[in-house]
Amino acid sequence: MKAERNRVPTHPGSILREITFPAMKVTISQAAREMSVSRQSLHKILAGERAITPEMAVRLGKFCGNGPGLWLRMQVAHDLWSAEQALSEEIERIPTHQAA
Amino acid sequence: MKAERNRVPTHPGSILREITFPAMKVTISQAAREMSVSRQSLHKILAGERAITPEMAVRLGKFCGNGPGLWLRMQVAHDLWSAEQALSEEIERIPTHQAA
DNA sequence: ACACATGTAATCTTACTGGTTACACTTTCC
DNA sequence: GGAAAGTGTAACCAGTAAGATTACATGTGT
Repeated sequence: MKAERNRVPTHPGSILREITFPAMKVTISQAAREMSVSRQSLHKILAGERAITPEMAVRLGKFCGNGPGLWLRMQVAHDLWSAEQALSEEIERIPTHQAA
Repeated sequence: MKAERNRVPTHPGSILREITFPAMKVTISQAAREMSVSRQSLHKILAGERAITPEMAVRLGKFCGNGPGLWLRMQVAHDLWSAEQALSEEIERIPTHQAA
């Protein structure tokens, strides 16, 4: 992660915590066990303190039954927003080239 | 990256090397200078030895004039494919839950 | 009381990005 | 021929991040 500077109100983990897991009627501990990850790792994702890696997205996708793409796209959208904020001044100095 | 085990024929960097940069008529050194990254860093991306991070995608997006989304989506697709290969056996043991 | 879930913290390992420096090779231009 | 620039590699270092483990405090339900 990083993004301690500019917090976005909703991260992918909040969807898991507030919508997906309750709808599936599973606890965090149970989900962590069945996905073969530590409870603390999953906790940090739900708390928005850790990014969803491609490997974690694969696990979540299988566990939730919707495939890894959704979770990874949400994470990437967040990462991109974060990077654009952090580099907003620097990209102004990068010239844009046109294809010949 | 990682993905030294299962190499995918085309990585995002090969598009940059073989299509984008030639069409823009820029050298690798020139591109690196104008994007304020080291030539070696850019080289590793073009060689498929390093992933395109969100920050690098922002730089490439400004430099190439097409925005960061394209490069990041290509990278994520590659990362996801790689993760699914690496975890293919493990995800079989993860049960899929249905929403109640 | 007991078992379980949860939040949180500290520590350690592992891995990857990115910069820097350095070297060898090729191409191009004067 | 020689200088300059681009290129491919490699080694090294610093910073950052994920993930596991261990531990402790706190709830909650049986």
